[in-house]
Amino acid sequence: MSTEWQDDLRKRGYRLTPQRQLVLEAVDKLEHSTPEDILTEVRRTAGGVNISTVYRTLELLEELGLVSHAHLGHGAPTYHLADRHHHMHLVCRDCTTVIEADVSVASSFAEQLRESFGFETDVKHFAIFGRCRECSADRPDHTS
Amino acid sequence: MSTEWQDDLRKRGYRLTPQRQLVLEAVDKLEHSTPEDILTEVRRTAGGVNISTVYRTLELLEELGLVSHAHLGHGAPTYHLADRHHHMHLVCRDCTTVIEADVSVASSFAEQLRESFGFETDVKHFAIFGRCRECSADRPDHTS
DNA sequence: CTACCTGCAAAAACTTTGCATGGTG
DNA sequence: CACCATGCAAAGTTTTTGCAGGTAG
Repeated sequence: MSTEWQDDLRKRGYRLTPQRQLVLEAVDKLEHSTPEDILTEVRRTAGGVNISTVYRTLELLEELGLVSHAHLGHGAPTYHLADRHHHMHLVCRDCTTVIEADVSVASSFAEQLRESFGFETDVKHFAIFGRCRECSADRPDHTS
Repeated sequence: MSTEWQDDLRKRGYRLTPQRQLVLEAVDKLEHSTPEDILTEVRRTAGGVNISTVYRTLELLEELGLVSHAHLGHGAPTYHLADRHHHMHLVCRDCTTVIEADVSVASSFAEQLRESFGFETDVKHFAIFGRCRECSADRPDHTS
């Protein structure tokens, strides 16, 4: 059987390869994975796959609208399926924990930015930085 | 004369060097500057300064609470004086314009995150991603 | 003078690119 | 069987680190 995205891929003149299927499966399975993470997962099935193929494939899958990436910190971006993953990320600066929050908690914030600046917010692309409950309790003052 | 930060520096066992003064002055003057920008500015006065000194100095000045950095996009972080710069950044994904907005527009959002997750938000550290008024008008649909 | 700081060079982390081979359609 | 995609190697970008000499206090 042919899935919708595979048809779409071919319709646009791209080819369906094992590498592209494996990268998509890895993104699906891992969630919040870096290119390096994805490579490691893909290699469990196909040992010879190269990191450059992962980068090229992620770019392609993003262009097709199948995956998206987010920036959760200073390091590599993380990739996820585009149609799942409707949440924003709260990243703790101390313990680097990532809390996933439904985007609905930002809806009135986004509405405010729309009114004030005409700005259409995508709250998922960059993480929201701060301190989680535990770290706030541990060290109440931020500059201690 | 000795400023407060210079005393604080010495009090903690660090030394006051020309490089450290120049980096701080450059951060003050430039605003939203990358390490590379800062190096260029510093070298106008002191030609021999090395990029590694800039990185080390920025880290130190941040530890002292004099400067902070923010992530405005996928590239290098930008540095600014910690006690100025009380605004968040709205970055347009299409034209890469940066709108500066007072943090007060996020206060009820931050309050919501505090109630729901016990999360203390620093809305300045990562930019808010989206599309500015002009780019939203140009291409109403986001995936066109 | 002594320990911290700097410049330099090398390395590390992350990403992109050129090219010849290989596999999809 | 034409052409796209891949693997490999090399290079580009940004940041970090080791070390020997220099300088602040």
